[in-house]
Amino acid sequence: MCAACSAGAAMSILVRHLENFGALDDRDRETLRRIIARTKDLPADHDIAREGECPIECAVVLEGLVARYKLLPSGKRQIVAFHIPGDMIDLHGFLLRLDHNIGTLTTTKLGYIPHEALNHLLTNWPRICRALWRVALVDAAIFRERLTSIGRRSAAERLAHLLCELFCRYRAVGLTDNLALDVAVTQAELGDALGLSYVHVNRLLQTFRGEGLIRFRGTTLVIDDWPGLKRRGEFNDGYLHVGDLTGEPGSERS
Amino acid sequence: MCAACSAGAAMSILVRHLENFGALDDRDRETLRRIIARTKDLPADHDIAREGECPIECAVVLEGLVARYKLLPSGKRQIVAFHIPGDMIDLHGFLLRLDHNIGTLTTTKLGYIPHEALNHLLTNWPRICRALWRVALVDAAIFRERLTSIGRRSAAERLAHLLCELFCRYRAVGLTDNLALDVAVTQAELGDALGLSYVHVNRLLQTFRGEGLIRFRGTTLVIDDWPGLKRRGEFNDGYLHVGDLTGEPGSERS
DNA sequence: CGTGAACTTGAGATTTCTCAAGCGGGGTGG
DNA sequence: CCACCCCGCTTGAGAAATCTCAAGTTCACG
Repeated sequence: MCAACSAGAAMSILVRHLENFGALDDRDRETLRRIIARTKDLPADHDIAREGECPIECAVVLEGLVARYKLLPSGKRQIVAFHIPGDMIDLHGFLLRLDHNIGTLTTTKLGYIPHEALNHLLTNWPRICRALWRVALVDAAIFRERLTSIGRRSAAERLAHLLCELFCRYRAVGLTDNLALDVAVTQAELGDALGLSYVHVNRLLQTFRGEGLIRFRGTTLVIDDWPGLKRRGEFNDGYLHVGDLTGEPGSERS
Repeated sequence: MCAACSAGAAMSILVRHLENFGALDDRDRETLRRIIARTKDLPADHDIAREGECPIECAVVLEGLVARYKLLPSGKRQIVAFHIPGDMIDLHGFLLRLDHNIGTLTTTKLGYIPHEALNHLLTNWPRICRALWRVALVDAAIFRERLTSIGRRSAAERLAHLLCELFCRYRAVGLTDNLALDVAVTQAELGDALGLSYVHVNRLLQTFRGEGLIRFRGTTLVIDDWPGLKRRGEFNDGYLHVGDLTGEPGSERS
């Protein structure tokens, strides 16, 4: 695949992501494809931004997997968010200093959006702006859902729930192959995201395999029983708001 | 106290809150004091908005305590956020349906801001707009901090950390009396916020009391050893971005 | 081949939960 | 005005979930 084609395909993932959050027309799409000023390839386990910094650029994950995480004095790590291709990082972070780290989990291709371009988008492209707002709100919803998972669901439910969420998010940007997705996430990373030890994650995954719910083929996760996995994780995709584009506010049911 | 005076005092808490997030001038302050169209008094344990709704107004907590929470099929509850006086609820929620409930924990006075007024603020009052952005970012930071608390800190650390956070947030809006604050939160609610059973919360609070860290005088929490409590909760107030209230709180802002 | 990272397995330790029962004070109906 | 009742707090004890430590295996990669 030639570099230009690859880059083109990579850019369009941002469009695919945003189209889940509001209708865009051809001019919107074209604008978005041009918005990424430059790209950068990063190795795995490489920090993109560190605590205390004040990032001045907005990045988009084009390929790979990125995590926001906090490190505790004890050395423990909490992954507070995964960013998959299409996700934007630090949309408005320039107003405050970062209180956590952002780093790659796998080799990753990042696209950078200059802040002026972003501001231009927000003031002159209402449909895109609206979609960006929705993205921000859904990000918050994902946080709340993870919080209740960790707080009130059992380890097995948590894990199943996270796998369901990842599947839905990958599917929303067209990165699933039927019921398979290539999430190159380690068991330790799953543990760090769920507040579990990696040993326990390992055992739970084996249980799920034994129950015929999922399977790993290398780094790709194969979901063998999607309804079963959803049930196991009490998963309801409503909070992701994928594909429920309500029209103008006010057109809601009561 | 006359109703007008009480209302005036109540309105100004929004100003006090926002001033923590950016300098405001007299015109900004005056605008904010007028922004609340009407107020409403609610009893304890009363839902303000429910899952599936699409709130069309923005509310400000003037007095009392409000929580956002999720209910699981098992009947368990996770409180994902506390809103104390000065906090805004549903700042931009009108773009999406609610994926959780919002309800009072105590008797509460709410102020409502019409959406037109809010939009006017966002487009015509840059300093206020900036402060509102910062508030939204700090809310997100609070979520991340709670997530890592629940995920990776011990029960005692979590609880101490939450108490520290509440103290700092109350202090930021001038609702502390030296090292005492009136948070009328039950032990069960603390448990629901921290992913713990109320029995365990009870035991931890007793431990803290035994260690001379805190004390309850009715519904008011008295912090007897602030440095000790911070240490117990690995608390660092950086994520709250509340000016430089970092020093010893013995010297209250006047 | 050699090496390291990720995964796997076992077993005991620990934290936290659940169930169950008793206590206390403030509000309410008689 | 008093007794009662409910809600929130307290205490005890066994149970369950999850962790930690430790060792072994596999596999991709240099």
